[in-house]
Amino acid sequence: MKQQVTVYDIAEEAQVSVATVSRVLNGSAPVSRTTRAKIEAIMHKHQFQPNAVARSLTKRETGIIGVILPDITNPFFPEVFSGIEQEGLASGHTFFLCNTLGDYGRESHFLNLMREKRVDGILFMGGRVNLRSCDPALARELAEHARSIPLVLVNGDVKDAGLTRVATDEAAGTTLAVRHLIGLGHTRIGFLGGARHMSTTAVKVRSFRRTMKEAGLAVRDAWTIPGGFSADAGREQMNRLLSLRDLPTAVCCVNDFTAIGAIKTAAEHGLNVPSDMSVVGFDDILLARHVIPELTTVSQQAGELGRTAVRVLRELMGGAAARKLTPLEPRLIVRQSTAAPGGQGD
Amino acid sequence: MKQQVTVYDIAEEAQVSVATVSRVLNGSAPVSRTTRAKIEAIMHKHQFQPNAVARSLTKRETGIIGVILPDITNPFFPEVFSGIEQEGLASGHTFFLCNTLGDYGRESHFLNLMREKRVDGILFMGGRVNLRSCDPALARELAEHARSIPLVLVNGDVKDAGLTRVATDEAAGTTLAVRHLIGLGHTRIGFLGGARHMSTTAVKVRSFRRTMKEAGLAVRDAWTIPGGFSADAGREQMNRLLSLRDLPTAVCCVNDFTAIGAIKTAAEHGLNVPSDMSVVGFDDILLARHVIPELTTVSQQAGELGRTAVRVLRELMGGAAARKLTPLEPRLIVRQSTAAPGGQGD
DNA sequence: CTGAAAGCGCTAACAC
DNA sequence: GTGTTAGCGCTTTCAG
Repeated sequence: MKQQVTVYDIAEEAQVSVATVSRVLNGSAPVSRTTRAKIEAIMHKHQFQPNAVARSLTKRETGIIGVILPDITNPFFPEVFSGIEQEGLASGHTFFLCNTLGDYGRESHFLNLMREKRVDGILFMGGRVNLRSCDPALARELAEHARSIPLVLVNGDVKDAGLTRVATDEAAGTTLAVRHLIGLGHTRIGFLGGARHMSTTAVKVRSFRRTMKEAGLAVRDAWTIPGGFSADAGREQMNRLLSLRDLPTAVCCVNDFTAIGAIKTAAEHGLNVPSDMSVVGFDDILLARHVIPELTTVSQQAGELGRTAVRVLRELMGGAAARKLTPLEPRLIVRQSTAAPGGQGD
Repeated sequence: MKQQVTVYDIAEEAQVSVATVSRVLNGSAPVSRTTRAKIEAIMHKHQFQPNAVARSLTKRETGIIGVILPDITNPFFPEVFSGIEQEGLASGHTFFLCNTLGDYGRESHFLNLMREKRVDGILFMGGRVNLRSCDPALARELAEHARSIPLVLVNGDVKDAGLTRVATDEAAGTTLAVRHLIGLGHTRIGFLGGARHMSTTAVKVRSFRRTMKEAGLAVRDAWTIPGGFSADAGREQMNRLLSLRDLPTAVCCVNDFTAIGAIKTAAEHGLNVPSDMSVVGFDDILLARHVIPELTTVSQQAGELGRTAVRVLRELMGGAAARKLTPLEPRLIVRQSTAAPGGQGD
């Protein structure tokens, strides 16, 4: 690999000092037209690329934003990341992406790595911050890092850690979904998927119950079936549901994956979605409008979530004290997987 | 943000020189048990994190691998990236991820950015390297970068640029799909999706034709319909196909997205997949086994592709001359979207 | 086994 | 406008 040229080489060839070269590089101070031209020509000739590592060392900033998330393979996250990148690029930021697979050890590892690498800020998603009650040691570790590096939690929370957050209002989203079903005439509604120890599930289930009660409808515990977030989990949950004597006419799913799995199993049992059973998802992943039937779901506006997160992080990096919580309003997307009970509609 | 502690602080407190501190940090030279213990204690006490930026500057290596890809929102890439990360983590590497959206300008931009940031190596996917004939200037730019930074092309090629590549054998994969269809008894087979100016499409179409001819079957030009890689594109292609008087009994699709779109449109037209029309995809994205019907497809083994790419890049970074092309064998995954024509099977 | 000192490539006072 | 010089925080000879 050939040797890179430095400001010294440029300075020497242009017969000026490195300071002047640095000035034209950054426009940090006036330089005469002629010397500037000469220096620029030489830079161009050598295809000079200033060493960002050296620059970072002196400026004490790397222009890197660390992004910690559970699993880029889950289609929700690529969309968030896209938003992040789009917004971050505008301010010249660059990204260091890590998948934790929800493993707390990896989370800690990456957090430390990011400190070593001197990232300018961290966007943290998933894992411990989605827990209903996060181990105090893990919470403390996160808060500790947040004291030395601007950090924003995306769609998560850690009680009493005082962290800056941007998050979709999942309770509102769930309410939207339930009301939609009620509006179609459903009175017998279930809730599929999730895990009780995760706050995201807890929030959704709580909102589900509240909305049902507000509408004067009964909540049947047997129809609230947790068990995970994957499509396979959704299949199993629907299987369990269908083993009951008495069935609901509609279900809310914790996310689109489980919804897709649930629909599949329902179909295998000879049920027609939506006429025999309405299903609504959550997230609005890209494929939601391509499956059969097209999925009615709640959009978290993943891209917007990412963009907002970067904006908030930027405030923090700029030294401003951002508001503690920036909420994002979810939206109901009505497609084909929901209809009036008994198929009277659609 | 509080001030970070440096080797000097540690050295001072331990009453040794920074060199010694550095030695215990890296185990680069013997240090007496007692001073080592003392230093380690102090490091621990201050939660000392060596500054990776400074270290990179002296060592002339950052431990960062740049990953350039078209669109992380396309489910194929997250899986490749997962593989990359998994393999790279093992050697202590870290990742700088960029989405080009297939835009050559952005590709150039990121390539330059990566040079400035002094990444140790680059994994390049998509965009110009998938072109049937890449603009010489773009090809030259890539080759130029490859001369100063280890670079491997993943699933792409640039003629005569002499770049190191790792790639799925797409021709073999297509042959697998076509033979599967022929084996089921199909003789009237079409090919949907892709773009003629992209080499990946060209390779697949060519292999499709060859395999058909080898089996003594006719290739009908009207049944080869390009038009893109998205699910929407797949819908439109199937629409066009169904407008013909004479229909095939099966189609190969350029990827899973188009296959899913094609199936959807076929269903809307009252056709049953697979009994009226068999459909095979390509890539085996995660959702392929969750759609209805489950998709028969060709797996590129995306994760393995990523891992292999890192291994090859590592050889290059180690100064070794890796083999020019490391091929990956695709695998046929038979599921529900294919059956004998007329529905005799399945 | 340990210390002094010279970089790595760039920026930013501070002079002139 | 431009040059000199002292860092940024770490590694690495070279002595001892």
